[in-house]
Amino acid sequence: MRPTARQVAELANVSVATVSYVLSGKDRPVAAETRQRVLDAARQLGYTPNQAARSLRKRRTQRVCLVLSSFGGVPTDARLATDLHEMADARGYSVVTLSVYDEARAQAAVEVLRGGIADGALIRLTGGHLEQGLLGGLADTGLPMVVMSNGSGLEGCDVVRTPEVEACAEAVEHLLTTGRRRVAFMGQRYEVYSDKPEGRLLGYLTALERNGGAERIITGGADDRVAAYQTATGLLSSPDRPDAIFAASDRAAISAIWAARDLGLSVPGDVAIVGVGNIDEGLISNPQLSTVGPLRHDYTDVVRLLFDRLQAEEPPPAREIVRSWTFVRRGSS
Amino acid sequence: MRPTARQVAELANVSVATVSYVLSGKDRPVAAETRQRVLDAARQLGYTPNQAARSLRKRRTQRVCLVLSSFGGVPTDARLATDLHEMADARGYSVVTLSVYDEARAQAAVEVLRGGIADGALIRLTGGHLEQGLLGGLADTGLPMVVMSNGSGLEGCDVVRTPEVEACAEAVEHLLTTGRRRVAFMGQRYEVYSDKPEGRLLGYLTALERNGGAERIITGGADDRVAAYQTATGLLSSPDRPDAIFAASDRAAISAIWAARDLGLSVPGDVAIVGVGNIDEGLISNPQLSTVGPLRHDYTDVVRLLFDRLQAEEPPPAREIVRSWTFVRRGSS
DNA sequence: CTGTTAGCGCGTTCAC
DNA sequence: GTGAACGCGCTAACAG
Repeated sequence: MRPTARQVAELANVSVATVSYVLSGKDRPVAAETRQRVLDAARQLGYTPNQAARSLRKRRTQRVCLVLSSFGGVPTDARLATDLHEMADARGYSVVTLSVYDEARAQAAVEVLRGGIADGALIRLTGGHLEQGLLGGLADTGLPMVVMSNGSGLEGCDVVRTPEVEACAEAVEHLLTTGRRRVAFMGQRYEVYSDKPEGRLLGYLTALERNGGAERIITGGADDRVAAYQTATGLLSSPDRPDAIFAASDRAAISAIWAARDLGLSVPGDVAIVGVGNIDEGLISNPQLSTVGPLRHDYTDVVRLLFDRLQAEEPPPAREIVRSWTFVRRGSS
Repeated sequence: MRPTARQVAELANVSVATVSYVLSGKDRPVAAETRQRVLDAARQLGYTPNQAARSLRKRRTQRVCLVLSSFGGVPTDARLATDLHEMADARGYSVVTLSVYDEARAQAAVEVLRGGIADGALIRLTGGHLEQGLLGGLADTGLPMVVMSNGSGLEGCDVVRTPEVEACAEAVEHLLTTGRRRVAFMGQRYEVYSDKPEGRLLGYLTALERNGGAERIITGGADDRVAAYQTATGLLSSPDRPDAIFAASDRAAISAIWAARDLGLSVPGDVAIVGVGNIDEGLISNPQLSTVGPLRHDYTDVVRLLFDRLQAEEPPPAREIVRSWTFVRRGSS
């Protein structure tokens, strides 16, 4: 059985109140000798306060929740997690992560968050319907949330946006204005099979539109590296193969470079390739990967949004941050 | 303010006990009409039971905790997470994840787990000292744990091991017996800078030993793709370059393939390359990657260990599973 | 079939 | 400086 404050108190010959005061580091004065007895007793018993009881009483968990789509490991998620952990540490919060990669997980996450697992949440999901499911289920809770998303209907929480559509359009326009005539889009499932184009696909379509409506070539396959390789191989083996591929992720774009090279095609000579995300790996591909995304992966501003809200006296009004995205032209285009 | 069971009770004109019985799905008989009133009231107020109060009272959280080193995204972690979530769902548990990528996070995880966030934990860390810190801090709690590790001192919890050393030795021996004379080892920081060789490094050393003590060439750089590329470039640019590289991860091995090709070296002609992990990406590299690891990524047996322990009447004795690893020779060696 | 009651472990008044 | 007593929101035992 886990030791309780009562047991510590008995062992130290004090009351539970004194144990609480000593261990929660309040400024209430406690005699040095008493304090030491309590500390010794706690150590001896291996006592750690029960967080459920503590949060029930204090009506705060001192925890924040990070909600991510997957452990598939986009570097953005990793950096975001690091920045969150760091600031949480500094402000005396713990971090727990919820992984939401499908509808069932979105429902589960709603339950857990409604159940009060944390005082606030930082949410970054890829896949519009997952986000809708989650935020819809949380709308009436007033839980402090920061959402990284370009979606709509995000009232009541802080929102962090990127100029994704415009930046992708710029990248595709670059391809078109440097002489590419058949630009293919390789997207993620949720984009390609959505009823209304958004995000990266919308950027692609916008660019085609602006440039006199070049042919639309739209495929999936950007969800993982193997699928991307296979998709790119298919595209590039066709007799009327594209002369450029705009991939919805850098990982997919790098797979496409491999596919092209394995088919004996030169990049960017025969086919130009551009990705999204600006991950470090793009610097070691051959040729180096052209991409669009943030220049620096620093999310302290995002994270600060959450903690400022948590620690404010008055709930601040919903804020919005727009991060900057840049087209980075390298060797692959 | 979040609605409480009391408010639901008042709205439905029943007692809080009835609310509890209706919503927690106990078999206590409740009149259909009463039940409906409670359900309506709960829905109307947007009531979700406070998990802190519930676990305090039930002395169970109905949660399990997944502890991982990072979101860097080894596919193994992703599959493990999927299998855990699935079985948790089926058995009525939630899953929260703790991310332990450094010493501070290990300490934080100890606090959180000691604080009682979950009824059990599934732990898979890379980095011996992190694991020691975590398990040491949890040793006296009796928390049900399943640990995926080849370390020692893991009494009291279920352990899942791999024949890592022997399998890696086999891979390196394969290189030596196919005529390679200078086999380099590219490892992760925690292996290379450890005082006592273990794991993949130990496998490498064992193979050298067995084959008459070929020269040891040991570098770091396997922690991320860019570092691996740079390290491999350095190794392979040297006048007495190795004619084989055994990398501690498939991702690093693939970076090494790129590095070799960018230097105009043929793989496996000039340099053979072997990785660890058997990730899918090895099938689309050129040449395909030789590797050592599990043939199937299925972790239901691991996950079952945890839930069986959680749901058993009597705590079962500590179990041990040894998963099989195989050397898979492909084109790169 | 339903209501009343007594804690779960802790933090916080209020007395002393 | 310290202890006793109350209640956070909920479930489980016991009455009725």
